[in-house]
Amino acid sequence: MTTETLNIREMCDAFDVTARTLRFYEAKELLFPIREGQKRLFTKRDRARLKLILRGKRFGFSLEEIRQLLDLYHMDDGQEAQLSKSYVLAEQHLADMEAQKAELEEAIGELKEQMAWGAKKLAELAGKKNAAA
Amino acid sequence: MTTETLNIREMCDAFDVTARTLRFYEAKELLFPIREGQKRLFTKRDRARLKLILRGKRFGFSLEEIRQLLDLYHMDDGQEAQLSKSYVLAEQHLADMEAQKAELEEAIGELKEQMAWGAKKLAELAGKKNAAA
DNA sequence: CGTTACGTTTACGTGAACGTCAACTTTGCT
DNA sequence: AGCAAAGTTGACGTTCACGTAAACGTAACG
Repeated sequence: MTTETLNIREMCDAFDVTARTLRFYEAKELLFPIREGQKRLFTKRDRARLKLILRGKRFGFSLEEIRQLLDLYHMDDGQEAQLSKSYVLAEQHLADMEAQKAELEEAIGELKEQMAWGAKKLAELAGKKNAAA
Repeated sequence: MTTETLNIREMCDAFDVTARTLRFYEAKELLFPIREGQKRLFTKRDRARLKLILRGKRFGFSLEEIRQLLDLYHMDDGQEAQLSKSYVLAEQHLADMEAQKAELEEAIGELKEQMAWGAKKLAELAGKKNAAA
C-alpha cells in the first residue's frame, strides 16, 4: 500500500506549501481533492497538478492562466471542444515560454559579463592592498 | 542632438509603462531621473536600468531584489565594499536564473509532449468526422 | 471523559505593485 | 491675460496570493 492519497499535512510537506495554499488552490479550482468525510485527500492527479502549478508560478504565470493550462494536462478523451481550446492556449504559452527562454539566456549572458567586470575590479583592489602591504 | 534625455511621456511610450509606474520606481529608488525644475528627465542610465527592471520582473524577481542587483550594473569604481556585496548577490541571482533555465527547458519539453498528445487526439476526432461524412 | 492533535470553514488582514482621482504648478500657445 | 496640456505630489483604492486568527468538528489516546 503505497499511500494512494495524501492528507493535507503530507501534501504540505511533500511540496513545501501551506495548508492555506492548498485550500486556496482548491477554492480557485486548481485542485480537486476528494473528501473522506470532511477531510481532504489529495490524489495522484492533484499531485501532478500541484507540481505544474508551482512550476507555472515560477515562470510568472498567474493562477488563472495556470488553471486554464492545466486542462490540457488532465484532459481525458471526449471533450473535443475543450481540447482544441486548450490546445490554442497551450500554443500561446509555449510561445511565451520559448521567448522567455531566449531572454533568459540573454540575461544570463549579460549578467556573466557584468560579473566578469566586477571580478576584475575586485582583483585590482586586492592587488592594490597587497602592493600597499 | 539625439535627445539625450526623455521626459516622462516619452519614457512611457518607449517602454510601455505608465507614468505612475515610473514615479513608483523612483520612489523605490530603482530610477533616478534628474529634475529640470519640477519635471523628471530620464537619462540613458535610467533607460538602461528600466530595461533591466522590466527584464527582472519577467523572471519573477521582486523590485527589491532587482534594486539590489542593479547596483552591480551601474557600479562606478571606488565602492569596494558595495562591489563585493553586489557580486555575491549576483552569484545567487545567476544561480537562480540558470536553475530557472533548466526548469524552463524541462517544462517546454513536457508541454510539447502534451501538445503532441493533444494534436493526435484532435486528428483522431477529425478523422471520425470525415469517416462519418 | 477530558484534552491533544489535526482538520475544517469563515472572515478579516497583509505586502507588492501599481491604478485612480483630486488638487496644484508650470509651460506653451493664442 | 487666458487657458489647455503636461506634469507634480499626496492619498486612497484595487488585485493577487496568500497569512492569520477565531470558532468549530472529530478522532484517538491515556
